[in-house]
Amino acid sequence: MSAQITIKDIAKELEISPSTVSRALKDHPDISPKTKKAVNDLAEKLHYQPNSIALSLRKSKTNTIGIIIPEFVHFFFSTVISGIEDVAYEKGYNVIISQSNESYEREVSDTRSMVSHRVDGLLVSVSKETRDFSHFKELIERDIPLVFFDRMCSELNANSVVIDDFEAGFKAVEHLISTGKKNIAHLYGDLNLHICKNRYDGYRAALEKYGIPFNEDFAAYAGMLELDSAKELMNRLLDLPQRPDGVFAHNDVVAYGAMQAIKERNIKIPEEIGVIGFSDWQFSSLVEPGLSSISQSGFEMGQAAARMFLDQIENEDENYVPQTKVIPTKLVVRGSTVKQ
Amino acid sequence: MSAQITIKDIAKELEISPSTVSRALKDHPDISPKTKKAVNDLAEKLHYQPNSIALSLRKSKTNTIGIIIPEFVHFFFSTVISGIEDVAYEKGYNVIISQSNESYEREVSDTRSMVSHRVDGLLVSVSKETRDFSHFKELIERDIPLVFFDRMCSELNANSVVIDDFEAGFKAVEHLISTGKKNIAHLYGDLNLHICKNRYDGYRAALEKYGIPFNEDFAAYAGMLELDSAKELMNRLLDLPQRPDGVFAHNDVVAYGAMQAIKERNIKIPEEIGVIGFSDWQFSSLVEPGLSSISQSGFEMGQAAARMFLDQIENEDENYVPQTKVIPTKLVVRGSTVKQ
DNA sequence: CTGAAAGCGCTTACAG
DNA sequence: CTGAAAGCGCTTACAG
Repeated sequence: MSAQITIKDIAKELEISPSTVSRALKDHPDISPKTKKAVNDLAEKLHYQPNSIALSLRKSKTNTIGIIIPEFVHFFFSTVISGIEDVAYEKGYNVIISQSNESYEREVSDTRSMVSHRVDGLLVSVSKETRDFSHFKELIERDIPLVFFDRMCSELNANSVVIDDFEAGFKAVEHLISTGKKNIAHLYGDLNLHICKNRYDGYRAALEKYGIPFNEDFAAYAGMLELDSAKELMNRLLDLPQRPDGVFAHNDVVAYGAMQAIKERNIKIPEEIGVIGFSDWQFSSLVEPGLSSISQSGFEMGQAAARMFLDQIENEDENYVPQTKVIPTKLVVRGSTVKQ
Repeated sequence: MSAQITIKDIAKELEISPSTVSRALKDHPDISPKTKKAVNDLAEKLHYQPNSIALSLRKSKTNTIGIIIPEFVHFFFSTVISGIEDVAYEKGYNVIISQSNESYEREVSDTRSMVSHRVDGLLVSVSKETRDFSHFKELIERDIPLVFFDRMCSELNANSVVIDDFEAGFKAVEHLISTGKKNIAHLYGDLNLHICKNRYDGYRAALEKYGIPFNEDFAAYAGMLELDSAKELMNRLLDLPQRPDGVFAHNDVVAYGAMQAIKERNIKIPEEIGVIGFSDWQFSSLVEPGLSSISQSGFEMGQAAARMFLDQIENEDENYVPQTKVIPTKLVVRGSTVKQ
């Protein structure tokens, strides 16, 4: 990078001291109007831009929020980042982002790198590989503000912004039951992730509440976003002697994979089999029939996470007590569960 | 943020000088093995993390890439960022990202903020409001590496990574023509954006090449991602005395909106009207019929942009000549143009 | 009203 | 093999 104008350059040209330039630039009352004008005019002329790096070092404050997400290319995480950026920008914070690619090792190295960069705090959604949380524990021990969002860590007493996945899973299954379904399958995700485990538990609880016995054959592990493997999985369920009449999938892509398998056999949705997904992605309203889903606002979650970070920063209390915020979800009913 | 361990702390505890600690930490040959071991052991024990901010100031190099995009929540931009991050991470760069929200003013202020943060370079996709490019011109004048991606600025002689939107538009329309369509409508985007203008010009050129007269009624301005307004627009085209038998939309959401309008009138796709979109988003293969599209790899574009930046950084030449890289696109044929 | 000095955390040319 | 000094760009308590 070529030489940027510094306070020293301005001082030299005006034959005054850097201290005076610094003060003039920030409109310090001590400085004479004449000097102020001269400094500001020259600064403008030379396109002076203060060096935030120097400022950060001086103040031990970078005005930067570090974000670690599993992957950029999830629509949900894009909306979360957008929400974070929304409040960060307003408060004069920058965001520095990296993706763990769902790898534990990268998550650890990303965390170290953020600490090295002296971010003022970290907002993270945990990778699905992560089982050891000591890299986060260390942050807490060093009083580095940390907020988990969506994928939190229940072992640590830390800030988190989440949805109630249990309740949401429960709601989804209850909805299927309310449409008369009794043989309800659940295509679940990685149970190492609390969000998936809780959705699973919500499924079980809903069955129980309505006196529907749990059928082991109906609970099947589905990957993340693999349409084809979801389809294949659904095909196996359809081959069971007693096939399901309802499907709750842990995300919308998996749900849509299931729908495709069902449609290919000319089984009617929702009459013969009702399908509900999770997250309510962009395309869920576009497919046919429209996919019922549990909608969660990533934007709100991002805003809340950023605000929680700011709260902690501003709250200089020795004994800050970690918060947990639950963002409400909404059942969105479309043609895949109720004939439109 | 609580006190982080510094080199000074280690020096004090070991009763040696900070210089020696610094050297020991980087395995400088001058330092005795014994000192090295003592330093490294203590550093580990205290969880010493070098302060990158201090380093950046010292070296006038932040190892940070600034990214400015119009909006996070476009799938395409997520993939670009993912591509950038991919090569940046490998080379030890961090990315700092902000979104202009399609606002010229925010783009300008984002640019200033990035310069203040002394990013080593900027990767930007221009907001659709932007007509004045002097904030970017300034970067070039100051030799701050700058790479445009996707939405570039043709007035400036700057690095850019793009697709050939003209050729891609041409290909899309040629494909419709090859399926026997003759009355081809184009739902175009903001012509202030070169990408949209070029797609439009590609449309016109394809018509011309095949001797199809241009019908003004068939070229209509569609917004960005508004499904409903695209639908409404298509309805107007369907009400024309001579309705189109082919539609080329500047993005997939608009194309899908058109498809919905067509389907609601029970007009057959692709037999009566063929539809093709642009970008090939996640959902395009999921809708019914599958939406034909022009696929462009955002990931590749991101990688290329990051590499171009690195090239410029490494190339210390006084007279660096800006590069332009064109990422190939692919016509993806699905059921919306050819009966499957 | 202005300036010299110290310091944020680091590195490195220079000296011993 | 080790240390003191200077400097990256800034701010601010202290002195005048």
